[in-house]
Amino acid sequence: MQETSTLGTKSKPDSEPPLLSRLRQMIVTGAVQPGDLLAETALAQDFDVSRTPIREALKQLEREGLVEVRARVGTFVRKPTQREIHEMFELKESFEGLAAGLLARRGPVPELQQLRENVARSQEAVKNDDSELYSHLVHEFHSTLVAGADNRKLSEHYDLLMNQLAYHRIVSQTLSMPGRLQNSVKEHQAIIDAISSKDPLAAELVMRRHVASSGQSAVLAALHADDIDQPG
Amino acid sequence: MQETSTLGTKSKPDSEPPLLSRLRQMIVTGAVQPGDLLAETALAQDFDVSRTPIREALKQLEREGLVEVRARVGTFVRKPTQREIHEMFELKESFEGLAAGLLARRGPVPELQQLRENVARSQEAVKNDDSELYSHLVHEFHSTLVAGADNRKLSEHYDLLMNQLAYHRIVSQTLSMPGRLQNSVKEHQAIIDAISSKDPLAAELVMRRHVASSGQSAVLAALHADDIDQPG
DNA sequence: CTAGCATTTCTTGCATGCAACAAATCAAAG
DNA sequence: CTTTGATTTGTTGCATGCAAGAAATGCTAG
Repeated sequence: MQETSTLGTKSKPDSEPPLLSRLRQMIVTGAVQPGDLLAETALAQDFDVSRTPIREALKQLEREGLVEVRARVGTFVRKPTQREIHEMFELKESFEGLAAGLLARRGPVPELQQLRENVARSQEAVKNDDSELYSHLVHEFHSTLVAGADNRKLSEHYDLLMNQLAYHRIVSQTLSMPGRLQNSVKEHQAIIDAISSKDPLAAELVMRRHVASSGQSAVLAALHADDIDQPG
Repeated sequence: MQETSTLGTKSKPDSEPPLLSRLRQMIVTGAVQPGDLLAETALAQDFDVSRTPIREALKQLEREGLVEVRARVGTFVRKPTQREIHEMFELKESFEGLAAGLLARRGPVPELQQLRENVARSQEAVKNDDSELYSHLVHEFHSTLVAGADNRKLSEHYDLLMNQLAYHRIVSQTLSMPGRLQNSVKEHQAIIDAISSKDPLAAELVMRRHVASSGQSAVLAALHADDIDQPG
């Protein structure tokens, strides 16, 4: 898998250090697993720089909640606790609800057409039982919606949250739950309808219900995944 | 002014580097003003350490949006744009609305008594026309409410936001608007009532309306302050 | 075989030196 | 006086060396 960039939530085009981006990608894509050691010296050799810039990037990632730096022991990829996942889905619901409401309040919404096309392609993906494509489209739908809210601070907080939710293993597995795919597409359509109707309250409400239900599935999926990963 | 800690939003007792906290305090309390240069060498001498830990702290503050590091030029205290202030108040409304709803959902809420006492003291402050005390109590009310939501991730995002909103000059000035003090106390009481009634929807709604109205005042106040600061 | 202890190894924390570059300063020409 | 240019000053970016400490390892005694 060479190009993992298609899934990355960027929205930060203003000169972020390349090292930071690459390290973050390694974590959110699962190229390095929770518990793995990210030693400064080793990374410095891999990226052909000194320890200093590596160290700065790792400290940033610590602040983003993606790694844990234990003094004089090592820097490790972090795995969110069950409680944190629950908390983050509460936040996700709030963020995306806010975004939907803001979208419904905006005058012209160029992103609406993009969302409509997304739903159309999602229906195709469901019909073809292509869960991988569908997973990608779901991410794109939510990402487009938040970006369309036209609130950069919201986008920053949202990106922070989603990176920590480790998109892949937690969100992806959610969708394979039987029956949720069809419902999910219908809900996406309902969200678009509410936004088109310029009804902020309805848009927010529908969006939040949608996130809440998918969140429950996701938390359950994460719980189940834990049973497999760590029987303790 | 020795102890500025009474106003600091902590909620991060887990060993944050002291340097980072002190530098952050200097910014949010206004000890250093927007536009001021924070040179690594000078700070290193002030705090009697080398440039390295200073540098790490400044990079963190850059990520928190409090400073801007311009390569090979200098690190400067940042001032949020008008647009960012508007965006952040939209987020604040969402955060505190979420918190109020979560509080109303909780079983026992130990913080309720604390909030009631806060309102009582706020009434006293209004009666005595002590706007400084009142300003402090308002901050405490909102801070206590968010903390009571029992969602650490929410608290983290909230702290990030509030630090960037530069509590003092933006929020403080808001309250001196004539007539808002009495209204504000009534609204705080209404929020407590909704939470006590275990009515999450009402709690969130009242909270959001409260934040929204205070936000409008705050944005106007910031705009006015800009007229004074920079006529350009 | 086990338990305890010394040692070795590996990691981050911090200090410091130098390079790269931007911006301010100052001098000289018109 | 203004403008243009060279020079000086100041700043961050990065590499590297050493210290402090934690944890793994191996050795020794029982």
